[in-house]
Amino acid sequence: MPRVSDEHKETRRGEIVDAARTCFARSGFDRATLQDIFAEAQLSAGAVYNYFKSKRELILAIADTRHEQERAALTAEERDPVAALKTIARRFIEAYLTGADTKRRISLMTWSEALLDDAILASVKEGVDEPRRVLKAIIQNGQRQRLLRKDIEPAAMATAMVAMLQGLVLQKLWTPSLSANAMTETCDTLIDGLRAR
Amino acid sequence: MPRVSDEHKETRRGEIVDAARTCFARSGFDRATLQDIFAEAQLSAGAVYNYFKSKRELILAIADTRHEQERAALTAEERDPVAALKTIARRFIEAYLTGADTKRRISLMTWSEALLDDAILASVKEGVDEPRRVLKAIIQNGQRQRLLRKDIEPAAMATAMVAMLQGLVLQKLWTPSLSANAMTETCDTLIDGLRAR
Amino acid sequence: MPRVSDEHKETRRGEIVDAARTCFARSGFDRATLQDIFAEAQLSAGAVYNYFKSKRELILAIADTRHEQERAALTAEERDPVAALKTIARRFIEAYLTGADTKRRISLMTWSEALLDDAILASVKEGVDEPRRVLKAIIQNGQRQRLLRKDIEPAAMATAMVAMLQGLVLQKLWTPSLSANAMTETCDTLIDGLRAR
Amino acid sequence: MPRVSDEHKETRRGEIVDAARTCFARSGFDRATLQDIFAEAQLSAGAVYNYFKSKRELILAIADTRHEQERAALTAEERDPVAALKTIARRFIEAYLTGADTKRRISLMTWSEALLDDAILASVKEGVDEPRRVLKAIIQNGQRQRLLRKDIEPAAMATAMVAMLQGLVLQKLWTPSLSANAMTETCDTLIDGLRAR
DNA sequence: CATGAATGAGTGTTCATTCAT
DNA sequence: GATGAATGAACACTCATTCAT
Repeated sequence: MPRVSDEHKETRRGEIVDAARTCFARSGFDRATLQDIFAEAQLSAGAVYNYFKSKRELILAIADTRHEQERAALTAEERDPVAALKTIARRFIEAYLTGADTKRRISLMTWSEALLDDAILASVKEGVDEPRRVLKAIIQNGQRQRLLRKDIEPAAMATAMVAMLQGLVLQKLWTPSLSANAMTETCDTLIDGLRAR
Repeated sequence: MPRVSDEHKETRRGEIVDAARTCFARSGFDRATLQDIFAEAQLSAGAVYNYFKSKRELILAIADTRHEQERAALTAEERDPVAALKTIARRFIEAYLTGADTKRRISLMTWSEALLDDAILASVKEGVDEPRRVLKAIIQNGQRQRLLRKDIEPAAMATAMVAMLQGLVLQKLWTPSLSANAMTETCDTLIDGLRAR
Repeated sequence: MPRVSDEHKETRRGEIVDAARTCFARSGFDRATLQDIFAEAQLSAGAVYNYFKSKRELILAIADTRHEQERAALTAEERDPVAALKTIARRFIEAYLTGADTKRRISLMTWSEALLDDAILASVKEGVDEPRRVLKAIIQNGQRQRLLRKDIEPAAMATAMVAMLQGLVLQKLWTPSLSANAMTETCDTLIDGLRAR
Repeated sequence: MPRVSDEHKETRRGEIVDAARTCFARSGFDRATLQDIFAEAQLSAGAVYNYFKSKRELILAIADTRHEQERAALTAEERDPVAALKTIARRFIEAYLTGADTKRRISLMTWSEALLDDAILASVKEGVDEPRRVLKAIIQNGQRQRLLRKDIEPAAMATAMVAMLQGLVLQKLWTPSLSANAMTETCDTLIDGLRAR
């Protein structure tokens, strides 16, 4: 019975988070009302409050799931540094530049919300710091293997790559017709430019 | 205080926009209240409403000045394509990765707000489309001159560069210690990678 | 206070309308504030807004109940035309020229408000058109039966009678001492004057 | 110079009152703003405030001119009582049931406003009391001359007649197509009904 | 006298949150 | 747990009025 109950609770929680994501993506964290979310989840106010004790907690829950996804997309294991960098870019692009706008809208809104809420800022930073470390390590390794140019500053290049990938999320929002394939190829081209000659 | 010169009115307007920018950068478009802005501008409600007829107009005014700046920063004239690209990157970085956080915060908030307001979206798009066209033209020109690699898709590369530069605004927000110089050099490195061999 | 019966909701709604009527009668539609109404109803702002979604809806609700009453007061079934006309007049006078000023004040305010709000105008017109039709039919019938003078234009006389009855509401407001009985008798006299000789 | 100046002041005052009447008739006393009136009069706020020291004074000025007109329309000298009554009715109908709605709208709005402002109420009462006295005297005189029925209570009949005439203002507002001629004839018919047989 | 920018108390309305049932 | 009516502080915005020029 506890198991079943817990399962049920987990399901409920997930439904609420999904409803909240839908509403937040549509109207923004501030403009979406809890009433909207109650309606979307087909649940009463009290029911939702049994799972999340404030609107902020709901926002945090969404920011956290988002950062988990981003972190996952920006990680890779590969022997060849150039291939590893390309794989990371491809994965991120597949995850974030395809499908419905919802995840891109939530990403941007979360980044913006991070300016006003330290807990969200921490979550966003976490989602960015690990990929940055991974990329930096790959680049350093590549330089040690003499496969990448020596004049690259690994940390700065890692930052530039994360910047470009996150920046692509913005571009896709401004220009929905943007092709994920074209961007993957362009990333490959840029990464190829880092090879030692 | 009648028969005030147009000059004075322009000044007043500017003061109000500045106060609004300060408040919005601090608390966000939604959470900053007009009362905050009245206090920051040391003006009464009615005085502000003589210049802007709603909170939204104030937000639009700020979004518009922001986009003017961004567009200015992303434009360049130069004979050599590689030099031109580097100049654009350097200028943008100088404009957006140095100085107080305010402009970066406003940028990110405006991008987010664009998801909810078509007028702001139009302003943001305008601020991005022209630079994209300029970058594309430079790249095409460079390919015609055989100075840049043939396997580059100009439009996609232009988008990638804008993405990276806007993405750097985010990185600087997450990591205030980020060095503008290091990023300029890294951009130079990436751009060098586009040269025809 | 959940799972409240529909009955309770209807009661609540009625309480709010009553409070609103009191406040509007006292201060007018524009000068009565919703805060006044909240206080009079001993309810919070939100509670009232659960039943009426704007001040205008509250005004409309009151205009509508008023027009129902007026329509009811101006309708009659009777075989003899002269008796029927007298009955209608008597009923209206009993309903509108006796008791507290509230209903008269609300009537006048509603008539005035109808100049500015088409929904209220429609409600007022409805409350007047049916009685006018009824009176006209009675007069036509009386003429056919040769009980009423032939030189009466039925529609115009119906209008004149409605005018006089509504005009009495004004007179009672200017002169609270006005006697309902005296007015009933005077109406009878006027109606008697319509008999065929 | 004083004469000229006074004349000019009187002209200005009249212009302002006209502008105010236009705005009030259009939007009501409460909803018309002084800004509307400044614009309609093509005058600045300060200019208007030199002639009227508050919005209420402007409303009072309009209520007063209205009541003068009404009083004038409801007065008559004639030897024959029946003819006198008919003349009064005809004059009032000519004055109030013809031409643009403005005067009718102002009348109704003033009546309503009188519920909230004792000075306006006094003005309205004055405009009604004198006609009532005049009508009463005519009726009493007619009874003495044995030209009118004995069973008429003069004061009540006078009230009924004023009620009907003011009520016609309402009817014309609800039904703009209402014919002044038809109403004049109907009034004549009703008055004829008062003759002694 | 005239101007019109400035004032600021006051308005209708919203919405996260609570809690009696 | 679930319900949803109720709360009430807070918000954007209005407008009669003032007064320095």
